[in-house]
Amino acid sequence: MVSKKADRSLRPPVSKKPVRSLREQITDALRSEVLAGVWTNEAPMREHALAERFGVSRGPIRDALLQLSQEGVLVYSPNKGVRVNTPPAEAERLLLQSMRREMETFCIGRCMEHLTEADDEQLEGILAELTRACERADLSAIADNDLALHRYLVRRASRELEGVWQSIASRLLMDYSRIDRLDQIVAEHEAIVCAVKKRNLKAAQKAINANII
Amino acid sequence: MVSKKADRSLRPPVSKKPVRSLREQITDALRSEVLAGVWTNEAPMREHALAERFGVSRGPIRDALLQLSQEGVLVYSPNKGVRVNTPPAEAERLLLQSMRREMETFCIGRCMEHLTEADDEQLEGILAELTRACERADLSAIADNDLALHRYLVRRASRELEGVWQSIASRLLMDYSRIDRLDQIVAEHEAIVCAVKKRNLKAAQKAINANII
DNA sequence: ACTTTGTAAAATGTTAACAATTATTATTGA
DNA sequence: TCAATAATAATTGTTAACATTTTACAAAGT
Repeated sequence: MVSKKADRSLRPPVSKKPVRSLREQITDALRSEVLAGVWTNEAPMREHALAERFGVSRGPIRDALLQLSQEGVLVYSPNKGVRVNTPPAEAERLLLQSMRREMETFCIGRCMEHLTEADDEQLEGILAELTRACERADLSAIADNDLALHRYLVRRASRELEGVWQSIASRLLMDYSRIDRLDQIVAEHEAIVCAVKKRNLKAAQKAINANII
Repeated sequence: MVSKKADRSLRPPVSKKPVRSLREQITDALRSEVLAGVWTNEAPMREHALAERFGVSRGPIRDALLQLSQEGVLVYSPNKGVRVNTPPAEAERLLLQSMRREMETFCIGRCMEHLTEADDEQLEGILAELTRACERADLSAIADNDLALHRYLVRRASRELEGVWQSIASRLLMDYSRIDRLDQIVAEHEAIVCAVKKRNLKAAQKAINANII
């Protein structure tokens, strides 16, 4: 994984210290893999195998699997383990889409006015990563950065809503059939970032709603 | 806790066996306590103390605390423990209410037609428990059964949506200021069950929307 | 041939000990 | 006396071993 022992003697003066626990790192890694279609829902994901692969014990693995189950990415069966969840049915997907639109429309309207140039840079950075991921057709990185861009705006509006948003967005991405339209993904997110940079609320909301399909 | 060794020799012919793990039992117990206002958000909830109280090790306790954090009932700070979450701000509460209404309206419309008399009995059982809980002003049991009634209908419509619903409903119940209008709680839920028993969709939706405030 | 039953393997559930981090208290210095 | 610092205690993070449950497989019986 990642070395947690940082040399405190020569660290930069103002360093934000986002100490991410093993659980978080593993959760994020497994989520992007599942959303990218690396795992099938045929065979259960074995804790022991994952623990060996990540070089940790089963504890943090269990934590990550439980969290992803609650998030809707995996399905948990007591004493049997976890599997990849199946995509939501048509009616459920429509409901979740409607709820996600409502959330993100609210969030962009709430955070737009107090966004700074630093936020613009962050968003452009994510967009650049997303573009590169699309160019090399890295599905895992695409899912990561797609989620990261939307999550950034949600988080900027409300930490409280982030958890709810994540569980909705994850379920919707379970059938990422649009994953073959790579150029369209880039274009849609470019439109979002562009509108945000202009602080054009209506355009941003329109771009977001066009992206959530 | 609860004895998990059932005598298989003289069990009823068709017994459903809802084997609930320690994690689930502790999660439900702590959630109802927090929603009932037993805990304040001043002092963090200590894993060791909870483990001793429930007579288990810290493992299942940690699982429950993490799950409740993801659900929005608790707030988790790395290396510092968990505290009771604060109620959502006005704007966020309105959004969550809107989303919960959308969900439950959808769910009742989806499950109404294939509800059976057995479901009616289940709902009446929960309603009776809720009524008794209100009579003795048992806030913990009130929160439990209030959630249980709504959850029953959501679950009947879609297992997939249950997780999302729970995290929204829990956050909304974090400021259960209506808890003093005990008679109103009973009346509102009576109206829901009554409409459901009559299979009157419009009335049921109206009663549910009147209850989510 | 098919079902049943018993045994062994493998997986998850739980526990307790250890490591690392944070909070608290005591101490030293000006 | 107060601030800075070191020692100490308390708490969470992680690990490995143990317990329980499920699954797979083979053998025996009908």
